[in-house]
Amino acid sequence: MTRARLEEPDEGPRSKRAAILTAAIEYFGEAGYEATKWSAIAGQVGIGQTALYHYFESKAHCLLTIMRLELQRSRARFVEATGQTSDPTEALRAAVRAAFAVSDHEILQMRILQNNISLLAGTRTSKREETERQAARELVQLIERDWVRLLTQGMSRGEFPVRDAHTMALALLGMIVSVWRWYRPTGTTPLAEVSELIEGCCVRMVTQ
Amino acid sequence: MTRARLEEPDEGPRSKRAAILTAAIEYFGEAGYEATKWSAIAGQVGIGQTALYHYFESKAHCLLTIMRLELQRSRARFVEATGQTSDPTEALRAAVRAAFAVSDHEILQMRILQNNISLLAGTRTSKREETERQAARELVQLIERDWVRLLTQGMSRGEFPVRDAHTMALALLGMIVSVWRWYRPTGTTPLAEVSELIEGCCVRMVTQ
DNA sequence: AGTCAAACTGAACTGAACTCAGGTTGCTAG
DNA sequence: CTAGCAACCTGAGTTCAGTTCAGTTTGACT
Repeated sequence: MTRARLEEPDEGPRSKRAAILTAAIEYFGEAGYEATKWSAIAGQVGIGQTALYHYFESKAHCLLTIMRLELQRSRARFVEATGQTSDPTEALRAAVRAAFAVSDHEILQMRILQNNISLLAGTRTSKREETERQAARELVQLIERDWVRLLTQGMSRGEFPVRDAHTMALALLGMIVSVWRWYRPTGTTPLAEVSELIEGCCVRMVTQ
Repeated sequence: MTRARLEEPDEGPRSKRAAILTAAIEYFGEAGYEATKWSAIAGQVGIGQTALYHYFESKAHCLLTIMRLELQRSRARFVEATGQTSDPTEALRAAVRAAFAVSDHEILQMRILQNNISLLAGTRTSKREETERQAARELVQLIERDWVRLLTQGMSRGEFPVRDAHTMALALLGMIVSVWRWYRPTGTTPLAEVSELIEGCCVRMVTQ
């Protein structure tokens, strides 16, 4: 498996790529990918519909890019947060806290990621889409491995009872990311509260 | 809030409605909703594409019907499983076991439900679609309330430490249903094993 | 045998994603 | 300064899956 080293294309000074991504995150996140018209994003950015194809091969290519960027960001945060300590329980707590230390814009990206994650399953017909898809899939696998390693270390040190680390990791991840399906910044429960509650759940799940 | 009493339409002896639903579950579940062509389902059933519109107003209407049926089924199983006992911990265990006591075909339906749950958010423009959507949304809320009640009872009896029951319920549900995103009957981990592991996780999360 | 609703069909329509064949803009090298 | 050229953009046209239309067939029941 070769590591896909995707660097962001060099952006000229006139480039609207960042503006398109921002608008797309807004629309895809609020209204949903299928429900938003590609042309609406062009309108928001202030360019014609066809100009979008200068930056992205397709609507799906834009979506996959957003998803890949979010996966990169959230993996980086995980690595950064868990690298601070060698105590497995503390690392677990730090990982959960890192998962919920996000801006409103990043919440939208997590939501987009969750709502369209099944897109990563099937092969894409166009080249650049497929590249993004594979990069995203690899990141998903890396993130899963990161969590498995976290659990395995805790188990081998005797801090966590020994269980199927892989299934446990998927269960933890599943619980954490499921929050983005229902959480809204405008809702009644503040995110800090959700974060604390989930942190406790994760710890009890794993350590008892 | 009026309870939507959706009865299935009386099916004549020549009706292909059931066959269409079966084929749609197969296709939507295996390939994904967006990736399957509506006409492919007509082909599978052995009718012309336009005949589909005798049974469903649209492709989305068919999807929403599948989702609503699955929500009805899984709620009925929950109610049946948790009604057997008055011990909260045992009820919790029974609920988790019921969630994983499913056939291969029901696994597909759960997957379809999870992958397209965001469809329940926005209003639909056509009448029958909107009816199905609202029925499905109500079922989701009922299921959430069922779980909240389960937790609240355990807390008030002193079996579960008192925490935010609503957020806890969403966390439990999120963990359970997240399994259908990755589980495949052909995979290495048997479902019974997953079920046991998740059951333990839920109990530790809630009771400690 | 005639009636009626359920079940179905081929041809035409719609709209959003996308392609094509160029046109404009502004930086850079000479 | 201006010529070249790559980045950036556009209006007109194409495609294709989903859908509508205007009927036709089927078979249960008087």
